Amino acid sequence: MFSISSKYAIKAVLYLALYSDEDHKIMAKDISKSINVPQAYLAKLLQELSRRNIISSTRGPKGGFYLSDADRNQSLIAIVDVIDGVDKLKTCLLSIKNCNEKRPCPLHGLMAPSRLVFLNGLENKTLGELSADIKAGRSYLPFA
Amino acid sequence: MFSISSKYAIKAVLYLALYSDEDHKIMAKDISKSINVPQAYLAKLLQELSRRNIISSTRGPKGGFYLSDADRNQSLIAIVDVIDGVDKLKTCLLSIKNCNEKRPCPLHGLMAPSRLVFLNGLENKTLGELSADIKAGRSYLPFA
DNA sequence: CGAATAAAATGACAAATGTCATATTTAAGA
DNA sequence: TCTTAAATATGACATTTGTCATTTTATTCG
Repeated sequence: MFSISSKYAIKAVLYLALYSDEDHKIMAKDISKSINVPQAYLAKLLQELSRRNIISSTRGPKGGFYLSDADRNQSLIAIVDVIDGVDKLKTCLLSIKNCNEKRPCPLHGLMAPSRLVFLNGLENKTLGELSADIKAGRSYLPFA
Repeated sequence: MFSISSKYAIKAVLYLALYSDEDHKIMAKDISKSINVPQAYLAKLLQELSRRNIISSTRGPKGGFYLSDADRNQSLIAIVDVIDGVDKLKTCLLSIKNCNEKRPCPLHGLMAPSRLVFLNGLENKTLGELSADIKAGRSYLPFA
């Protein structure tokens, strides 16, 4: 479904959504410890996300990664797109080209409806909303 | 979602469901040509499926792979299980252990309902039914 | 300005997945 | 029973994905 990289990235960004802001930047090292993901690898992912403007960062002392208010309006699809490429989620299950409603592959009917629901969720729910869910106890992001 | 291997395997088995039976066995080489999948690689997959009794085969002249009537009552989940392991489809999206309805991860609500529908389809629809769909023009398995 | 700190960039290494070639075993038919 | 045709077994190789270490660049603060 998602690659390991995407999973790490999502966890890290949700962590940032929960605990960081402009005035509370967090070092890659600390995030990696908290969410239990290899340090150097996470750093690479966060750098890529920062470069693509999904998250924010500043270098030097007192620096680190954080989410700006604008960042919080992004959705998870943005993260997955940067790391895995969004096509992976949208292409035919059997990788048959021109698979569509008119000419569905044998698995199309099984998957298409549920996938649509899922993709809409990924696209529409913002990072801010997701972290609000966690803060309100509607969902849980355990760090192990 | 599925690995490339699983995709190849599914296509090949559907091909067998369409064109083979006890009296019309098909060589790996011919299947690979028809569904456009590397020969030696496909052979390996088919051997594994045969060894695990998902499909049938006989060696020697006039030999090849085929589906018995019993094989036709299997579902796709059996194939995916042999190739990828079924857990890949069932574990939490973020690989969080103990993610469940009571203590859902942030993505759980987004995915769980649609996944259930999908898994049921994979489990309940038999190979026979799938090939009947294709024969009736309700779905399409193009060979490119 | 200069020292310290942290991200960014680069590249080497490891593991998993996918691909291919060769040798072995089994079955059919003359 | 011998030859031939096919699956089966084994292992080498390639590519992708994930992991780690080192160096470079930018920023803060004394």
